[in-house]
Amino acid sequence: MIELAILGILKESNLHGYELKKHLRKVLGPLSNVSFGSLYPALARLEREGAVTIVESGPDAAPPMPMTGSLTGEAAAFRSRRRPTRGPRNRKVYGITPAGETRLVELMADPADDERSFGMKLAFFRWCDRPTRLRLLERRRASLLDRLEETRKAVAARDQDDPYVRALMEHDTESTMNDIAWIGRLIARETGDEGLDKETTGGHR
Amino acid sequence: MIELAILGILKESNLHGYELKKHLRKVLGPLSNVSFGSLYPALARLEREGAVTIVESGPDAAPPMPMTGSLTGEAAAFRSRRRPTRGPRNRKVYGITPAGETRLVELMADPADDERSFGMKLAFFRWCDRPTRLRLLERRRASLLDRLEETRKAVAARDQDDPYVRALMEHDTESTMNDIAWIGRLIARETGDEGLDKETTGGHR
DNA sequence: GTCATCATGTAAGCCGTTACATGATTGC
DNA sequence: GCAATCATGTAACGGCTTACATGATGAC
Repeated sequence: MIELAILGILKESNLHGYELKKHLRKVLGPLSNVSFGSLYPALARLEREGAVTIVESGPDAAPPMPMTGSLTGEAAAFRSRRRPTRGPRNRKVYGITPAGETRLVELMADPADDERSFGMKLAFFRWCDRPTRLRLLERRRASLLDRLEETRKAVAARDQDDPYVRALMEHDTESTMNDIAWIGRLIARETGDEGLDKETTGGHR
Repeated sequence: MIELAILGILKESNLHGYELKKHLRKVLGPLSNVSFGSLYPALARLEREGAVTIVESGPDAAPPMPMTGSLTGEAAAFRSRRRPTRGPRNRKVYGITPAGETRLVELMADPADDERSFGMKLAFFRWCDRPTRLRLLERRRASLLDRLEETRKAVAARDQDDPYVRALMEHDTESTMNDIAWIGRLIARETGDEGLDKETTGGHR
């Protein structure tokens, strides 16, 4: 899980652990909030496995070839400053390797389907192709439908006289239906047309 | 967490582990799904601590004084059968003790506020008084408002050009607002009048 | 007699957390 | 020089899961 997050973020730009955590908060907002205590060991593990590699260490290491050409303008600008504001002696800037990209694809494909897993995958949807995206979306929809079904059965099954339990279940049903509708919209956008990948909504910002 | 669930269920009726798990599924539906591997150790722990006690073991032990008088009709009916359908040799039926009830109250009051914790507490709201319920509801609302705020900041903070990340955040905002409104309604019901405790909605089954 | 279900437990392991330890750099 | 923040890591522990082990009972 945390590995997916790390690789997904590093695929966009090279970062060191501390920065990574901040990006994680921003991109995955309420889904994540990893602690250093799990982040650093995970990075070490990924490095051992060859999924990431140290790309810059010490004050003036040069950035390597941008492996995917996918650096955002902002990240590129950041990196292009000669010395990132202050001398980073102990910083270890990590970058994703080809093996890491393979791993990322594998992690995206895995069947885990809970709120967190799905949200995280969705956040990195741009890194996979449309068939994969559709597969993930439909699997998620199926899970939600199952859940809906189960909750409905529980509500129907007498002996839920308790108003709080009832409120809980009704709210759960409602939320799940909302989620299903949302997934439906995402699927529609995905199958509809080109619209998403190269969105033409230059309007906001 | 699991202890709260166990005590909350046992407060309603005495059960053995296997039954307990089924009730857990039913009452907490999608929130829980504890496994035996954690349920049995938890029961043993609670017994050691004196929060629960074995109430019936072997084929024909008599049920003790119903400690709260709160046995539901169904459970009472079940228990009143001379021999519950078949000889339960190895069954250990647990009941909550006064110490356990104290512990339950403590667990309800604790500050954990995530989806699961809150849902679980809500499911056992009938076991606490109105002030406590209101405190929990308002704390939850405050957390949700924080979350909303944070997500909004993240959305506003440029560089979320990615349509998937954007979709994720917008959906999160929407869901959170729904949750807040729902909590609002629960609070209103709670402060409004007597309505909830002795609900007069005899309408549905 | 055999299979599904009921029923209880143990062991190993995963994934994460908190708390602790360390030290560099910058702003004041 | 001192505090705040940046930056990296280790150690201990927590809670839960899976897989394993065991055995009774009831249905057919």
